[in-house]
Amino acid sequence: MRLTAKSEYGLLAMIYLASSLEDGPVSAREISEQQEIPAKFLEQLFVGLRQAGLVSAVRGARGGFALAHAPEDINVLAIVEALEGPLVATVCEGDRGLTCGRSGACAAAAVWNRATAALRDVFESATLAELVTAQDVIDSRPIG
Amino acid sequence: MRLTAKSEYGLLAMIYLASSLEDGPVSAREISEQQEIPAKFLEQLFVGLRQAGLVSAVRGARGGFALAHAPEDINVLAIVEALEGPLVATVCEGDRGLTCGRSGACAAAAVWNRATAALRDVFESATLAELVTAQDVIDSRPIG
DNA sequence: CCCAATCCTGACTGAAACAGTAGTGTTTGG
DNA sequence: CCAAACACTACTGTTTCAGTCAGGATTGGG
Repeated sequence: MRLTAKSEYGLLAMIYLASSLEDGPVSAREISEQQEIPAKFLEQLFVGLRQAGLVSAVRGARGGFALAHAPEDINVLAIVEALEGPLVATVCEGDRGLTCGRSGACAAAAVWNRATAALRDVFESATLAELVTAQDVIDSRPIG
Repeated sequence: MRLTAKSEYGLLAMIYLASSLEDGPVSAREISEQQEIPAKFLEQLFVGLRQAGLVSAVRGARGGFALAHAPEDINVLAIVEALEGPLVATVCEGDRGLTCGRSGACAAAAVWNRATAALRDVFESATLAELVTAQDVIDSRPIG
């Protein structure tokens, strides 16, 4: 339930990769410049994305990153969780288990759980394919 | 989009107040003990809740706090925003305006906005009245 | 072969936010 | 008058955030 710059940058990078499918591996530097993401920070993000199996890396000169799956098979939830860890309610259920002893026997917890479920649903139903299409529409629209 | 202990404690306190409607003002100390919330921390939360017009305070001996409106007229969104500030997407739209220059012309932003809207919807549709009812059901159910 | 481009790894850091704590003042019922 | 309660300000230790820094490993091209 905590979204940081990692998710923002990570999603931008993944959308960029998805719209560069044909171009072979894309370097982190290119993405960094085009999307205005700090280069070394972006490199760190790709560690998480690669470990999660969302991108494949090609090392060496002319190397770079590419999507490991089709854009329609990668959703935002996977990206967010790869970068931020499991998407759980930070409230009432932190890293060290339950904060309160009430477990499920707490009406407040039900609200936090509903909130988390709603977030998961939004993120899970948004695929890279959809976002690339949406971005294309935006970009092709006349300014103003 | 950032939920902290303030929201957790605050909601517990508000639920407690809602189930103590008949008892006149309830002291912060009582809530602190019953809900296991650090006393001085809880006091700070009531500052925000009072300024938001969600509770009314009675000073002096035998004083305390009470809901300023009927439980069905107070929703979780109001409580959360009273304690954490406006519920906006922390991603792509921070305190210092837009992080990127893309404004609305960004497919990624659409996802974050959808997420925020989903959260708002969950919180807005959950009232204290509902939560008290839910808590009563939980408490009256036999253990195990 | 060498070098530059590229990914990979780990440590480090300044600033901010989080989760309280401490101390003091003000009001008021008994 | 005094103890109980809210009100306000300031402080603090810890963690997270958002990067930065330094170097190592791998590879294509000249």
